[in-house]
Amino acid sequence: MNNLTDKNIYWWRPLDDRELGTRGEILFAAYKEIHWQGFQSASLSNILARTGVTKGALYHHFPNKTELGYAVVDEVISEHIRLSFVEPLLEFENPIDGIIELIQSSGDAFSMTDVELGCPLTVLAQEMAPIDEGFRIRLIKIYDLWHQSITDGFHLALKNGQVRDDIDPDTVAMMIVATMEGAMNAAKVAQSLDKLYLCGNGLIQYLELIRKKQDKDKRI
Amino acid sequence: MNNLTDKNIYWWRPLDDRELGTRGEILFAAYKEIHWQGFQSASLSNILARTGVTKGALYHHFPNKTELGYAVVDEVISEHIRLSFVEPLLEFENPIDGIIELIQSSGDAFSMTDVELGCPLTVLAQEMAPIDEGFRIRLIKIYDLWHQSITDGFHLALKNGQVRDDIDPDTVAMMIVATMEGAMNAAKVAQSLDKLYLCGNGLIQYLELIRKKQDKDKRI
DNA sequence: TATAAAGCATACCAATTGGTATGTACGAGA
DNA sequence: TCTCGTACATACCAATTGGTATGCTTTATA
Repeated sequence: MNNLTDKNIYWWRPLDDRELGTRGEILFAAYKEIHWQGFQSASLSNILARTGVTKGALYHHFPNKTELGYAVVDEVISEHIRLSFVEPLLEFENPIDGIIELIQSSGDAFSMTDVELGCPLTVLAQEMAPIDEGFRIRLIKIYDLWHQSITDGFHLALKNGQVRDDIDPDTVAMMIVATMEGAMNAAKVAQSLDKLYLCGNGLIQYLELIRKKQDKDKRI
Repeated sequence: MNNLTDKNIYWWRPLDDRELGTRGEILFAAYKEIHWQGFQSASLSNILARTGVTKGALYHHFPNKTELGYAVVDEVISEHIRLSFVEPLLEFENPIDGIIELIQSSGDAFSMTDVELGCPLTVLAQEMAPIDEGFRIRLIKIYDLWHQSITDGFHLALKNGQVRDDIDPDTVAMMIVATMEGAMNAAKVAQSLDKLYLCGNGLIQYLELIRKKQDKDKRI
């Protein structure tokens, strides 16, 4: 019935399986349960069933459900976004090329399960931001990190003459993050990779539009 | 504690207060509770407390919680999206002008509560799409309606020479919907209208980029 | 090897959940 | 006036929830 028990079927895989330890296993199982059900509806019994760990162990490592949720955000989701979106961008000379590359490669790597569950950040943001400040400040930290990394990239691109002079790095970065989140949302509802590709192409075309002309010609 | 009891403090106001009737009151209260807590965590007791209606009345009008949720999507949220985004767009000669106008006017009308709770469509999409097919098909219908109205607009704009010839209406429409959803998501987490404006400006700049040049000049 | 603490396991608990069974008030139609 | 269906109201219920109290091992340390 629940096909998410397997540890490695989806892309939003945050940790290595090996050597998690009890705490890590709980954290990982909680992450999956939350990604799937949301935080409030995430059942501790389900998490325990996933792992085979007992309630005593859970409450030995975490004082309560909320703190377990916080730990999932801090240690699992945050790290995943950093490794998937922030770090890789630093590798590229031109952030426009980097983002295009990231869009395409993650699009290729996505399974249907990834599409169905969508971005774990958005799941928690939509559910918990209005009702729990602890979640909200943690989530905003991750979004800001992501957003800032793109902003920095475009500041550099501006200096290097890789983008049109009239763009504002902050605004463009906001656009990119928002569009990617929105794209994953649309694909999730439609349960369709095509929606993701469609929006990915739109975003790539947008990026080509703000690329500096001489740079555009140089590349061809 | 719960400051959402008042009926008219926020923009996502779907119905008129007057003459709701018992069923309408339940529906409205359920909509607000769901918008705030999500569907699964929406408490029937809370909904009853909001309205003063008893459980007997609720179960007289709705067979169960799920069907109540479906009714909220079909009758409240769907109608709201239609009246706020789909219908108004038809009024404009140029869809680009229309969308810019819609972005600006809704930005002006948004209260902090609107920002905090975000788009009710996204709330339900993120929570329910993966776990309840009934919700998913209803939500997809609304997204498609919205998306299609923009696509139609750009098909017309293409014919009228209002946009660049190399754009694909479907792709552009996807971009716009995704970006708006993503913008509301970002603003919700940050609890900041500024984030909304920032992303709104980005989207407007994007729209100006795909506007046809002679049309761009003509307007100034 | 003695001891303390960390790492779990079992059993239990109050509170809340969605849902139901039964009863009642009331207006329309025959 | 009798009846029948609509529109509620009250009281109750099993199941699940997060959380706790109390135990037992194992491991590190002195």
